[in-house]
Amino acid sequence: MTIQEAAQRSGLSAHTLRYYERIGLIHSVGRNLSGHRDYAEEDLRWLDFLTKLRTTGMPIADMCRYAELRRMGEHTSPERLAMLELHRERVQARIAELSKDIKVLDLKIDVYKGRV
Amino acid sequence: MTIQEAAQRSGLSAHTLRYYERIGLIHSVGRNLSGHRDYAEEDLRWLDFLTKLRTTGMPIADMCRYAELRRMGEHTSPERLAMLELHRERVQARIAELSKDIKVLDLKIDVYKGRV
DNA sequence: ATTTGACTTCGAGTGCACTCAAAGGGTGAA
DNA sequence: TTCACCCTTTGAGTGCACTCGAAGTCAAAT
Repeated sequence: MTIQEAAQRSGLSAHTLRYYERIGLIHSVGRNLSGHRDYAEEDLRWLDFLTKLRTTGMPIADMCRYAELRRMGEHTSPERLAMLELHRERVQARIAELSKDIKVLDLKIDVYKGRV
Repeated sequence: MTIQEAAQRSGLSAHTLRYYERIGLIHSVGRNLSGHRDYAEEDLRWLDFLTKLRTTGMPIADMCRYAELRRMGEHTSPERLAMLELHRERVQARIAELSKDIKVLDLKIDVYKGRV
């Protein structure tokens, strides 16, 4: 699969895919005879997971650490699990914060509506 | 109230308070005889509201627009209301997205746990 | 009187996460 | 074969939201 197809399917730009590879987030994407990137289905699954981490607010640096651990093999599972659990807590906290703050917005909106 | 006290109470840094004033987010903070900023209680309430907008992800540019409308007077209420309602929808959507994504994290965590 | 330290303005610097440009190579259609 | 258009790498540029530095002012303490 070409970089354009991978971009289409992952929702990331070709620029971003190259950038992710450069910083070590994606490792060893295959190359075809012309030296062009040739993405496999597994790369797409990994990209989808990376995207979940990003959209939930994990910093790139942490994602790099996670990717590095993954490359190091099975024995790093506990550390990866710990990272995910910590991240999960942060996402949960973020949801709680947004849920609290949206109430303030609702109140303010009610004030504006009451004024009309 | 000095800038340091306002910083303490608002949770923003003095640097950020000056920055907010410079870009028009806060208007006409009083000055004392020495020309130092002298924050009023009302400034604090406005800062708290601004902070809610920021932590819920409203871009600074939009906040500036809101602040500008507010300065323009009562007749801009409908537009301000519209901005808040749009923002509210975005926050709601963000909560929904995070709630969906956290399930993926939970699944992944379960996989890791099942492996141990 | 001098030192300390907080304040002022304004412009410049920082960190993050991309995003693009330049220079060059490969491939397929007209 | 020439054109268009994709790809490659590397380094530089962008946008956002701060964050800091420099130069100078001012007031209270020693």
